[in-house]
Amino acid sequence: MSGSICLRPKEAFSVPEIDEIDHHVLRLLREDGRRTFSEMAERIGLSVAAVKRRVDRLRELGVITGFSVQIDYAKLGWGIEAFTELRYPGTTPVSEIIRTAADVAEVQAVFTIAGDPDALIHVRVRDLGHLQKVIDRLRRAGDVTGTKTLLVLGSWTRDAPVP
Amino acid sequence: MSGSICLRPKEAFSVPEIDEIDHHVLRLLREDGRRTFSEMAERIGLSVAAVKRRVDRLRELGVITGFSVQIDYAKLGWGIEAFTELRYPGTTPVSEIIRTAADVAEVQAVFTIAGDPDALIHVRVRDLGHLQKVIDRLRRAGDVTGTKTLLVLGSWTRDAPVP
DNA sequence: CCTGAAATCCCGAACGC
DNA sequence: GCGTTCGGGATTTCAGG
Repeated sequence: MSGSICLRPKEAFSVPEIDEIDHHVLRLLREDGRRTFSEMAERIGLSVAAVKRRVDRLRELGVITGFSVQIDYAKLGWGIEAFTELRYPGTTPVSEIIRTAADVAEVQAVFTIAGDPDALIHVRVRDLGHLQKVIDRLRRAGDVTGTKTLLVLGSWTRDAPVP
Repeated sequence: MSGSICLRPKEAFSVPEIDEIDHHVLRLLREDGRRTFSEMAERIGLSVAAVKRRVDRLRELGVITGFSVQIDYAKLGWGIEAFTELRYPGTTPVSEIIRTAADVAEVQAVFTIAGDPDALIHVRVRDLGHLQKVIDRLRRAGDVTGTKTLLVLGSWTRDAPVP
């Protein structure tokens, strides 16, 4: 299994020593994660070395956990996106919920929830037949007592760069 | 408003000419979006120029829509994450649903849904009082007929790099 | 915490296969 | 489609304020 289980609170309180410049760096990297240090230095009005040190420090603090590419999965043939709400018996531990769902390759993210439902699963599949297979696997994986699937028609994400 | 509205189908059918090497490039960039072309070239067994051409082409095809940084928002003091299901009257157009929700700064993503509910909103807030304000704003923004909020206790994301 | 400079490495374009 | 070459630019490190 790739990825990592991380239950909040990762950090009970926020890291104190994050200033405005750090937020500026983060904003620039959210817009484009491959921005060069030189370009950021120019925009911020700082030297290249200073910007690099900010980014290094944000990684060490765990504020920046990584960098990744944004992909249009529909263009790769994975055109269907859905959220499946899962309900479990009260005896099921959270760690098992995450493990069983994460074992399904089509699962992109697992959110454990306070209340009802117990978990919200983000899945990406090729077509509706594929979706049904994935839901069936989720139902059988743990001792699921009920599911409800929300089929995504469209989506908007903040700061998704427009090509 | 930052970001972009994108309703599926972005592409009714998948781009045909994506081969195994392209998938390898995408996998490497998902793991680390700031990988250099040289490092990818070495891993794949191709020249640097060839890898760069692959990435350029994937961007032109719209498969790669951008790059971004992964942030632990809890460390920045935004420790609460939730999904809010919204219900609208049948007369509300989808575009207005997205617009009203996206105007709220705390909204990270909006998913329009086939069936019930009509939309699923991913929000990030500082604390529970903040969450209540955001939900109130969502209720008043459009002509919302009902909401249900799922409070996230923990999350797992595929390919989230562990530091 | 910053700047500036030097060595190293990478990018990007051009050319030929 | 691929590789090679090469000049300009970026990264990284380190001395010094």
